[in-house]
Amino acid sequence: MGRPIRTRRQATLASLAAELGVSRTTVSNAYNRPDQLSPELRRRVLETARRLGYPGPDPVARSLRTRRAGAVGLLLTENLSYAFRDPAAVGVLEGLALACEDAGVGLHLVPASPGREDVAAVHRAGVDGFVVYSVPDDDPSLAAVLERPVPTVIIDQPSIEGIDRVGPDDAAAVGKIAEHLVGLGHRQVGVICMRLARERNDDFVSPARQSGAHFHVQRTRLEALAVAFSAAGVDWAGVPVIERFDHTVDDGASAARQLLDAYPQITAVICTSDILALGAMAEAERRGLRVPQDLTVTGFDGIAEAERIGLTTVHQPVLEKGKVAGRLLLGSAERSAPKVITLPTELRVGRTSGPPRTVEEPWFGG
Amino acid sequence: MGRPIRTRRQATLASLAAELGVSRTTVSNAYNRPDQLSPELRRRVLETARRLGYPGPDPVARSLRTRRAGAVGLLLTENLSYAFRDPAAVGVLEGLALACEDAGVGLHLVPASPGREDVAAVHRAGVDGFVVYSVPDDDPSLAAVLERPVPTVIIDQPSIEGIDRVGPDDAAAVGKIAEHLVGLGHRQVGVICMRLARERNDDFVSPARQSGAHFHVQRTRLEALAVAFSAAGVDWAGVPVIERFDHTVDDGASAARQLLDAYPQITAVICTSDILALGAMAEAERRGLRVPQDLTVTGFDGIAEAERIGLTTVHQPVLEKGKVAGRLLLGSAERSAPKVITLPTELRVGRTSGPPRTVEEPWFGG
DNA sequence: ACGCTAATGGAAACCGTTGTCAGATTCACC
DNA sequence: GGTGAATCTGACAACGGTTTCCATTAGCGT
Repeated sequence: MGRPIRTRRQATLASLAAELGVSRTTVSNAYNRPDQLSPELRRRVLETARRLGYPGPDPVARSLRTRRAGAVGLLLTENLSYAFRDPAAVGVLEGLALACEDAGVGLHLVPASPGREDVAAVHRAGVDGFVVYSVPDDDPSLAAVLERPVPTVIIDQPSIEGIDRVGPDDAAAVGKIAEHLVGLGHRQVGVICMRLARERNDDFVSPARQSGAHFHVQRTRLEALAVAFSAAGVDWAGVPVIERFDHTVDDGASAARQLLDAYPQITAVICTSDILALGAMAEAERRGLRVPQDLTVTGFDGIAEAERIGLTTVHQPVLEKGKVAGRLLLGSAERSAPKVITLPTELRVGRTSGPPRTVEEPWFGG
Repeated sequence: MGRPIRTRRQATLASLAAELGVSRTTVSNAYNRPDQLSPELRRRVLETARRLGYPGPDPVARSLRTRRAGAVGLLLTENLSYAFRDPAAVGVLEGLALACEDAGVGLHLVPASPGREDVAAVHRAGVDGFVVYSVPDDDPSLAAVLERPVPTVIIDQPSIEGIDRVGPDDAAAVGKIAEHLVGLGHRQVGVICMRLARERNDDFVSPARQSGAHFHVQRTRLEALAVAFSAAGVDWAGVPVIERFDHTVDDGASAARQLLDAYPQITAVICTSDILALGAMAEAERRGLRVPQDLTVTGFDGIAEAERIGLTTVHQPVLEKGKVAGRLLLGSAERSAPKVITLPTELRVGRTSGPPRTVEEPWFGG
């Protein structure tokens, strides 16, 4: 792999000790407990180490003995491009990384391969705990994590007995959006959502698929929308919901196109993520629809770019989410009852939502 | 940490073997070499494992024995928020993660703590190799990585003897931007760049700091700009260069403000990243300057948002950068000469660059 | 000179696996 | 029934450290 060939067998703590004529204990102490040996000897040990090219105690061997890996594992959705393309997910990652950094432990991204049901990676990860973020609830890797005898925290996942959990008050957040739209007068709405299951479906969503969604966040949001709009007298069964497997602006745009082609009477497009909403905005522009005069568009998450363009959305503290999860995992080993932490969300009304356009039909016509 | 208290000592491969009345080898084989024992026995082993709550072979012990950790380490700049806030950096991360996933190995983010010179994290990381991305060349963690007896690949770093390296043809890329601007007629330009060293400086940059910059990419870009503009007859010493330690849109805006306040005659603001350029755009708008009629703004990297708004920038294949680095590290163990891979860049002329505004002074006045 | 204490270094057990290799068992077939 | 092949199994030696006692020595007061 492009490194100079190792000339001879790597030096080990034992060989170094032999070279020096001291015991392994002493060499180990030179590295880990400087106060346990004289400075003079320590200096000699370290210098000889340098001379022999000994890189210090082997991390794996050390981990085995101390029973601490110095890392936490992160299990993400099986599709990495989702995780990295969504600023909200990146925010969570950043928060988690910050918490890890504070604690001086590494963050181990577990390769949960999409195709093959390769749970081995979970078993192979030498970590002191796991954070599970937004994986489908029927993901075999998740099951594998739960089998490991290490503490675990889940983010944006359905509750699991005995497992710490952190997540936003999704239902309440969605309620705010729904109220906002209902209050503005919208009755003809359409929804664009992210993938609901591991099987691809880039099309309208059947009620069955909706209620059986394996991605907790998406399901929660849809359910809350259904509740809120039903309460406002809108027949939810008549509301078109369209799904996109991939999570890009372009997919949001194509979804909006499909949605508006089929349901031109819609006055508001509700997107379950800001990324999708950005796509919907692009499609609106392409069609010559003015936002919000002709069409209202709302998002979810409150990413920076959304804020920049004044998207009406629900902001959730993504950085906090990751940070809190990390702290929960790494925090004092108080083995009290499992904690559930709910993070606040906030409706941010921007420039992309307004009253519905005046319909062509008379008001009593609907 | 919120997990049910472990009732008794964890089961080990040995205790499982004892329970079953077989040897440890047999149990090990049940997990790792199914063909080495009868299906019946294997079934019995696995079932007993489940009954005893044995989670499978301990990953750390296995790593020690097999000498493979199944993970590669990633050393990032000491400032995580930079790494995660910059879409270009995230792209690299994603590419690397993809390569790791393909190979079925984990990606271990090393916590290179900013304040304390805590090199220990590098020593503690149980990994089979390292990728180093955009850290200052005097970073102690980098030195620590190079001491580890594992293969290493560096991205966007100055060359190191015997180490694989991948990076864009930065100098050429910058040349294209400079040519573009010179060709348009710009002679009064200003530069906004990212941090040049580990010490904070949110101000104009002295020539000494410029040439002594510890961040390779930034230094390369500045140097190339100097060469290109000098060649066009512009006195580089007279070109204001302003630096921002943090890498956010807001910082880009504040830098642009400071720059334009001090040098109102400037007709083009060259930013060494798209994020900073977005900030410069915002500041231009705030001032009522039309882009590009009143002011030209250029970026670097070619992030998605830049493309969306039509920023003139240089696109580099960030995803590829990470992917290639990963493949280099994980690729066939051909211990040939260290490889250096240069990735292509491409000038993308957008809607933010145009000829300089007509000056108030007559043309012979400058 | 003696005994006590503190400082320093060492012996040995242990962490939980995997891999090699030889021995044991089974089995088909002559 | 004997024989060789095929299939399993088990003993043992690593892998490279850390840690808990122990033993030794040095320092020091009396």
